[in-house]
Amino acid sequence: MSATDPHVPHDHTHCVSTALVTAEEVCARGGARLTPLRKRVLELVWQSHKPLGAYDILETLSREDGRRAAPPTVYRALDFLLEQGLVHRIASLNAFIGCAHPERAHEGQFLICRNCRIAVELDQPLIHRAISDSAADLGFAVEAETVEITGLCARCKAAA
Amino acid sequence: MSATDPHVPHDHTHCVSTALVTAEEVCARGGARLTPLRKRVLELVWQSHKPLGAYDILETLSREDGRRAAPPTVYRALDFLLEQGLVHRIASLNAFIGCAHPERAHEGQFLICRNCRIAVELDQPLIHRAISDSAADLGFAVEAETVEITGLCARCKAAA
DNA sequence: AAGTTAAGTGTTATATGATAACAGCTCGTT
DNA sequence: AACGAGCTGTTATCATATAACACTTAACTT
Repeated sequence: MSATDPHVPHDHTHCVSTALVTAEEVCARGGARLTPLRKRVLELVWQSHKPLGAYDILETLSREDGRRAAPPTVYRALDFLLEQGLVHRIASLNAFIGCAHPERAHEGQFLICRNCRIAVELDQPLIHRAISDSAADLGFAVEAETVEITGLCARCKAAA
Repeated sequence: MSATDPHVPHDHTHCVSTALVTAEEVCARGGARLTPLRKRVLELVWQSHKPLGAYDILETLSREDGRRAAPPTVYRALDFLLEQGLVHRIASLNAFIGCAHPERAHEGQFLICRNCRIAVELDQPLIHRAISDSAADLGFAVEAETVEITGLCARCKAAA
């Protein structure tokens, strides 16, 4: 299998459908309920490879429902998806992005392009290891890792 | 010289006075103006080794001035201090902390205890290297790194 | 020393992101 | 049918951050 580079034009509907199928599996395995609302929010988060704000989701949801959705609706769905490992939160952007590999629990490492806004999820053992080792040296028990790298992706760099 | 462990009780006035002297030097060298307000905000950020919210600073500032300061006052001072590398922003906490080594430009790496709230700044070449290498592999030009590790510090772990 | 300008600060209003509290619905179980 | 747990709706509010404009002060020019 090959990791798709989100910067390269691709059949994105495939990303979305794969994500939804995987989500169903993850939830089924864990006895969690992927309700229509939660599924719809996950779908919206996956609408692109750019981290999406909660209020962006809220707006889309409101528009398509006619009635006006309120923030807790979205935040609760996002909390659920975070718990299931189906999305990640990007602290430096106050935004959310679909997780590419929800099968196994992990911390996200992200390369975020400040121009095209696309965020690529890494899973680099070397980064993780370097962090674990440093923490261990100080007797620090790691519970969560936030690794968010901002800059210019190869495509945007080339275009500039 | 030895790095002080912020978790161990220490003469914190020394941390503060050192930070202020260094700040004066850094600003003088760069032709930047460390005004009384900016200096006071820096001092408040350094009042402990725990990241401090902008509105906490605002509150203290208001209390001691009698008149109540407004958010932009604090945010502008913080922006200045960030530019000068005198403080770091902790994205995962929406909070600010004094920089231990403002002499040379660098990205902060932090170990943040969820119990005592103390944040220790690391400067681990291995972490930085692992990130740089991963980014380089993908042709990604790094501009900013956010590395924030949350967990339990050695003291809090021992106490638990 | 007076005039000029850029940088810094004050002030009001508002944008943006997130949560508390409680009411009501849905669906499987009894 | 009655119950209870989990999910969603709704209102209100808190928390974080910035826009826009007015005023002041410091530094620079002549």
